[in-house]
Amino acid sequence: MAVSEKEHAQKNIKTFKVIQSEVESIKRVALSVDCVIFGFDENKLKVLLIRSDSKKFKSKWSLLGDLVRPEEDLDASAYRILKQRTGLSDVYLEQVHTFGEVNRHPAGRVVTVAYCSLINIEHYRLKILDHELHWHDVENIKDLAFDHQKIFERCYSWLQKRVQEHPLGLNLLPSKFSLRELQNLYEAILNIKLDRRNFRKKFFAMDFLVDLEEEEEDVPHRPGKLYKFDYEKYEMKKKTWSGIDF
Amino acid sequence: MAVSEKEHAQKNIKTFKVIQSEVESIKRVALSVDCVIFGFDENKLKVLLIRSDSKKFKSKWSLLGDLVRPEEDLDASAYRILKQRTGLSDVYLEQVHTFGEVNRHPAGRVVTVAYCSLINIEHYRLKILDHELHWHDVENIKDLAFDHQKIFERCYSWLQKRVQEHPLGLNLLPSKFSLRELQNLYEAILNIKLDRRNFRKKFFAMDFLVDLEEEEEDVPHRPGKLYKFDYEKYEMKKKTWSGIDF
DNA sequence: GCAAAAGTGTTGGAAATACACCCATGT
DNA sequence: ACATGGGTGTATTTCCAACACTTTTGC
Repeated sequence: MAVSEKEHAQKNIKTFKVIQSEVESIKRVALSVDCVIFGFDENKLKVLLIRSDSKKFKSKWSLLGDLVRPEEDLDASAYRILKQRTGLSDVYLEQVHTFGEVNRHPAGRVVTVAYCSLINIEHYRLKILDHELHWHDVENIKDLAFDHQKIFERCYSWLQKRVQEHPLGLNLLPSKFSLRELQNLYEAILNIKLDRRNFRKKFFAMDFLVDLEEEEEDVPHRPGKLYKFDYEKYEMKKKTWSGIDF
Repeated sequence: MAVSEKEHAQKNIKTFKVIQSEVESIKRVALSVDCVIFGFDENKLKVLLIRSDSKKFKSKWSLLGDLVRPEEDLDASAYRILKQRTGLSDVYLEQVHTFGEVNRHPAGRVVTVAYCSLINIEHYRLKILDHELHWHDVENIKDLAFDHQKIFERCYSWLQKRVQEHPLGLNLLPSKFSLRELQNLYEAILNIKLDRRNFRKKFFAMDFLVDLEEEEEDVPHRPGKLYKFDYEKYEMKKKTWSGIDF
């Protein structure tokens, strides 16, 4: 037994007891969640920011975050923050990355877990906007508080990559949408132009869009058909990977 | 001013001061890093595990982890753990996911950040294996301690996906390798069979392999040519994404 | 000379791209 | 009638998958 303990010590392998006492003692850090909340409106991809009130970062914008409570699951924290800010609870939310540099936050050692959420502004409009909270075009995001610029950029890249393999983007649209809106969304997220015929071909070939037999209204031109996304069918057919492609 | 504070309170938006006091007070958690260390040997993908010493999880295997120190960057923790266990410091290491359920660990509330590392066993052989540490075939990993099974599975999936878009896998091979070894590696990671001619075609077309003008030795058949990977050329040409592909 | 793996090309089908005209609606 | 975006098809090219025989080495 003593031998075992000694061996452990030599190799820096801690016994359960040692870990337990460390957990209970001083080796703790504050943990926060920061949410990068994307929305889509006026054919632009937007992100929801709040004005920071810290002295040093006065007048800078920051992400929506809060400390994780000691008795709260990490994912639950993210949902709580989102709910507090937007009133929405049935949203797309995914963990992206954890940022843990010692000096990343001026309030002390705070490790933060970044989550992305995609909300569709149709729902969000139901809520009242706080005057300290604003949607910003992702194109013009710069000089955020703390290390939030870095966090934002990582989440944005994550989103760009993700929407190409997974139809997440649809969480940003109203439940009924036209193909033009869908294409505008992809063009806004990826910041590229797409060929309209090929775009349609691609989506119809995927066969996840349901024709609602309805049309746009109040548009000053020929109205487009409206569709919804068939999540069930998507889950069934979901692509299984194979193929090397650097 | 009082109004502003009140508004904040109403909306659960905390002032910097409030956050600072929370960071310094009780709202802290223990934070750990767990490393999922992959290796490749005998044409099998392996993962390095240690025998857990906790009473409840006696005789189960677990990942290599430790608490993050209060004055240590998160990434630095992962490198430290790896160094302690394997003696290696120049390895591939990437953060994968953070696990933060309240009851995930019996020693108390411990949030853990999972890192994947890929080490090539040619280097690792230089170090002495601790008798509590072993390489396990990824095929037979089951019933790990705590929630380590879940962490492992997530990292394994991550690896499978990642090697298809990024030539990480090469970190698992010796610096000189034959195409057969490379193919075996991909087959082991992805758990599929690949066509030899198409595999070669693909890699040669990528043009990241440098022909060393050397051959295998001591093989009981026709020796294969040896190659190394040209990381610089890869960095130059690295693919920029575009295209929707669910 | 035999076993074992190395090395090598072609072909057919599928998917991606590029591209231009008519249609329905509101004003 | 005109301005605006909706809707559609085809030809070309590129990429991927399938597939079998000859070569080199060690024994």
